Amino acid sequence: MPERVSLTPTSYVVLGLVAKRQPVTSYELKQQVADSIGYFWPFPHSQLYAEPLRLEDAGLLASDVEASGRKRRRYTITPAGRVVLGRWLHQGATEPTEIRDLGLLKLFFASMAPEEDRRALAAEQHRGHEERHREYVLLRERFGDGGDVYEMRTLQMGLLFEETMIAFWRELEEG
Amino acid sequence: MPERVSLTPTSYVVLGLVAKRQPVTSYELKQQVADSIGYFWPFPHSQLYAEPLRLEDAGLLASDVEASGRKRRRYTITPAGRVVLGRWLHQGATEPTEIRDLGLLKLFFASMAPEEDRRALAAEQHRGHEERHREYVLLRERFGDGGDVYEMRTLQMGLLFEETMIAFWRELEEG
DNA sequence: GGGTACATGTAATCAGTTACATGATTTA
DNA sequence: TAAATCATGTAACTGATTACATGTACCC
Repeated sequence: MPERVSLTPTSYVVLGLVAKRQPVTSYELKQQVADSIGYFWPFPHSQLYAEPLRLEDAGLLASDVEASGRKRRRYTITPAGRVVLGRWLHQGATEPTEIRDLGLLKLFFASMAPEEDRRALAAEQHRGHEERHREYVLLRERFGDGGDVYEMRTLQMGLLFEETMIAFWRELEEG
Repeated sequence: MPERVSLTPTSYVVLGLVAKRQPVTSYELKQQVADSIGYFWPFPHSQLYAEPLRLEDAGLLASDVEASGRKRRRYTITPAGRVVLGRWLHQGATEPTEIRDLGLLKLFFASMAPEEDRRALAAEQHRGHEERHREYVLLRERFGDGGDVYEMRTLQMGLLFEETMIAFWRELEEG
């Protein structure tokens, strides 16, 4: 009998990834996350061991342990899990975006810092976002064709975001 | 003697806001947050009661209790607090941006949803970001002149971000 | 004078983080 | 064969969230 638990966004990340790549181990999930949603929604790999257990408790995932050498646990989604995932995808997402960015936070308080700190901040952020942009370009090349269309869309959003940030910080750096 | 504690971004938000608006109460902090960094970096108001206490323990804030009616606690920053804040502003911020957005997360998994859910998602996100954009425009009008230049810069970043998102979701909606 | 919204806080819980630990493979 | 590095987890802690609770001011 599925327990009633409240699922966090992380829960849905796990649920969704299992649905797409099942059967998977926690370690494989970690890799999947590392070059996809981990860029937007990072969390430590320990979550990828704890969270599937919770989901299994809730009856949304099932697992079996490998017989051979390493007894890794491979997860699959249950029918109940599919229902919950489908319902989540169907529901609206009204919570506004959170942009957690230490650079922006420091900019917010930048009037309390000396001019040189501001310059350094802008320069560093500018560089950092160019670097991230480059990573996204590489991902696009790696997964560009054959990859899931909607995953690629989120990657495109990443690229657009980085371009916006690059322009923003460059202006601050020069202005 | 200041204890050595590890400070979270939330700690610095509090430290910085106290530095700028001191002496302040937790409730006033809540209001400040509500129409500034709270848009990027939200957290529940209970943090604005807990965190200043921690910072005071660490010797970075000081407080005195009002004598009159409500005995509210008003916080000020200590010299040690200024040092820590200044050091933080001086240091680099290399951690990449986190974009926590449920809409994007659902888009990532959208290939598992029916077409109509995708349409609905795009339409809703489009609307949501336009709404948020409008809020930012109002903020700019309200605080535009006389406001802190760098706070306004972060607001400008918010506007740019929303414009990017609006274009992105509109394309998905139509395409 | 009773309702409603604003103001102010505390307590319990838990997700998420940090740190540790160790087995298996590859490489030099 | 030693040393890295990859793979795979667990345990402890705590910041953050959720929920509760009460006081004060205003207004109809």
